[in-house]
Amino acid sequence: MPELPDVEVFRRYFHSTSLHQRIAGIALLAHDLRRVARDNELEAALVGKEFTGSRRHGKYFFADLEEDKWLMLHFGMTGYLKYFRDTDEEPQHMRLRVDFENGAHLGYTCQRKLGSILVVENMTQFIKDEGLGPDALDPTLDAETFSATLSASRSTVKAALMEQERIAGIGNIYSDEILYRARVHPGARANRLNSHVWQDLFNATGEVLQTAIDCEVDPERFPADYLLPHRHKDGTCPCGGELVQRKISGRTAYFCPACQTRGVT
DNA sequence: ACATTGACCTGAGAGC
DNA sequence: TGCTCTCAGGTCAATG
Repeated sequence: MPELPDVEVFRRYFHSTSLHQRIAGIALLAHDLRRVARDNELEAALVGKEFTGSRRHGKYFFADLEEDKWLMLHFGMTGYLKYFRDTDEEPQHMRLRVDFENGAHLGYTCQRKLGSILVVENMTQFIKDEGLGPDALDPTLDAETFSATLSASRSTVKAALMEQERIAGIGNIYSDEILYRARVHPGARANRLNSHVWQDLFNATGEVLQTAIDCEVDPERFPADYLLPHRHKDGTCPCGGELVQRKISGRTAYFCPACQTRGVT
């Protein structure tokens, strides 16, 4: 689930629940995540401190600690956050629990263990080391940069949109929605699209991601003419046609062959 | 150098 | 019903 809009919703949830509460202890409940800090490193960074803010770059979430340190969480395919007080509210598959002095807890959950928990000393450097491109919603990202970065790919436009090294934050679901809104075929070659198409893809990217955040990624709240609420087996395009489900660049793509004709040769 | 594939891990849901 | 199989929204190493 967690692409840029999902992580942004998690961040806001974190921001409204978990700031400025002294951390009494932590429990690291799984040590076989994709990447995970050592227990003592987490303890040293967190215990006795409090969270003072929150940030996001692409699909990466950063909880500000005091003293220029960050708790970095990546959610893989199945992660989310849950703030709770009573044990019976404890989420399933919790991998990290932060215990606050006030008796509340913050749980990091990740069923499939494809997420990461790290302590980061220098956020800017970390993002650079990870090789991440600019955040897809970075207000300083312009259409020219977007287009130049993505059109350099010889892959499909869908794969290019999902490359975190080019633009950070877009995954399988939202690449489908962006392509749908811009009426571009997901299998089109990125380096064959003209500047008109790139301009539309750029606009669609901002629009789709912002709309998803505004809807708090609840499919029921998405505009009726979005693909997402119909993005399932035997789904019907808002145009009335049948959606096609096909593997494109190794990922399951949903698209409407009637609407998405741009880039098809 | 770059693009694509398969592996990683677990559980839900499809299909028999 | 119950068992097996396939697949899932992310990344990364290995392969072509």
